[in-house]
Amino acid sequence: MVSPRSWITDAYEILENTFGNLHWWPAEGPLEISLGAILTQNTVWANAEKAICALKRRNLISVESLSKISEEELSEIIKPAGFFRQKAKRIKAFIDFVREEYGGDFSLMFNEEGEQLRKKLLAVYGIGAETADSILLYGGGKLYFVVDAYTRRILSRHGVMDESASYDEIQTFFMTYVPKDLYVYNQYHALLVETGKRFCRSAPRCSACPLNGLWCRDDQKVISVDR
DNA sequence: GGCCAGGACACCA
DNA sequence: TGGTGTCATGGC
Repeated sequence: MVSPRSWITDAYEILENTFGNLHWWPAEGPLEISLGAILTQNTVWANAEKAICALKRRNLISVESLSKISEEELSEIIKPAGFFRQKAKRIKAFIDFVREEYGGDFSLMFNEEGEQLRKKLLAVYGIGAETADSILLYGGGKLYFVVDAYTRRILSRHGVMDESASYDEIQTFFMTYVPKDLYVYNQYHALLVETGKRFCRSAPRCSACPLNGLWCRDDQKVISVDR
């Protein structure tokens, strides 16, 4: 039984010893990373990757070309990622945003102050908290911890936070206790996803989870954290 | 053949 | 503010 703060530190150490440096995000450049963040919404990465490869084959990984292609045509190309009509609409909305606000220049976009940019991203159709934070962290090198379904599941199954905890609560928890370091933010999220994929998809697999034995004290379960 | 995946949004009470 | 339905392909 450990405190939430110790759990965060110990879990990171155990997972890094287990998986090593995972070199995330599996995509190149801010646009490809942003597209990947949208395409992987509620979708396994392998399927999102197929859609990205299809875009690459057609030389569509550019703001210019994506702004020219029709939503219908785009949706056909990204079909393997699932929810293709929605995702085509979301990609178009994001591209319009980058063009209108920053003239299509990502370095200009990421030059903007973090909180201000995050608010703007959240206002774009189809970009919620996780997608925005993935773009900010992996695309822009900004210190925002990414919380996903695996993160939530792992915290809940190891008694750290309640299943019903909100995105902001979980993010605040990590951002309070995890060292403010880009490599660690990047790597920790990657480690949690890897753990989730391998051990936390269905109950039986959980018996082999490297985090077993690392339980948070019941009386110290995180309800809220002040940043 | 059924279940689920690295979410977000609309709609309803 | 919280709960529920919807979007869709592909792997196991």
